[in-house]
Amino acid sequence: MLPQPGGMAPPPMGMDQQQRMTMPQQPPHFWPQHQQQQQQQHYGAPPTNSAAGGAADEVRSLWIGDLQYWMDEAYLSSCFYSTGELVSAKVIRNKQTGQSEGYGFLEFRTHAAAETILQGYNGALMPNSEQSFRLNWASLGAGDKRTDDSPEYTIFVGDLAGEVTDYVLQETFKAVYQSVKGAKVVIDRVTGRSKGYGFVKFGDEREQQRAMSEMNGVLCSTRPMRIGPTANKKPMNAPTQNGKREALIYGGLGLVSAEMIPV
DNA sequence: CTTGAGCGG
Repeated sequence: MLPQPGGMAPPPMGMDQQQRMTMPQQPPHFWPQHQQQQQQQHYGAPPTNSAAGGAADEVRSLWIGDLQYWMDEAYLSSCFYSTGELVSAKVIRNKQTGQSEGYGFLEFRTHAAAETILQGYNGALMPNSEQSFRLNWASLGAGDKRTDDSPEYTIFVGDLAGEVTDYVLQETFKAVYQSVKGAKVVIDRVTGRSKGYGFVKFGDEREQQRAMSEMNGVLCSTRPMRIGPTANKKPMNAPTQNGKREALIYGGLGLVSAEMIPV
């Protein structure tokens, strides 16, 4: 890990930057009734829902990932300023180098506001960048929002064009398969650009299996996709596939590796 | 050519 001398690179743009610098793109029409309620406590202590009414332990923080090194607190604040619901923004930094770890936390006034942000902004384009917001509930803060009781079946999708986003990838599959739960294009932390591959999650295993063969070679944006199984998931016991057999190699207590052995 | 994922104070 070579400490980059000039690690704090400024935003890579600059020539085609619009005049309105800090105003974020309004994400599509997602903002509901919160603006109408005249709660003017934008600064000072956020309503902590003392003992009456709301649950004081409600999670109001979101985790945000895939941040580039120039995306600081001021940038994050500007992204959500228009909502009037952001209490604080924080970028986690390495204690030694001070460099961003690529993620942070956003605290909102209420759980409901955070949830609206999560649904409205997640996947939308981040201002002054080519990537989209990656948001999730902050899991370690307080309560647990994990209700992940439903199984997920994921495929690997490679050979993606650079401009393919989570949304594009997801819609490519959603147009065909109802059970698509989401898609993620892997982003390079340093450049903020796509690494050219990603993952698509299905709720239905049969659709996942179908997609493996049906969508292989299908165009996503400008390039045909290459589809494969995910690397480190549960062993799938598809008996035969393309004239290959899956050999599961066990050692000691569990599965060690799986190889595709040509017949 | 490529197999993610990262949760502070």
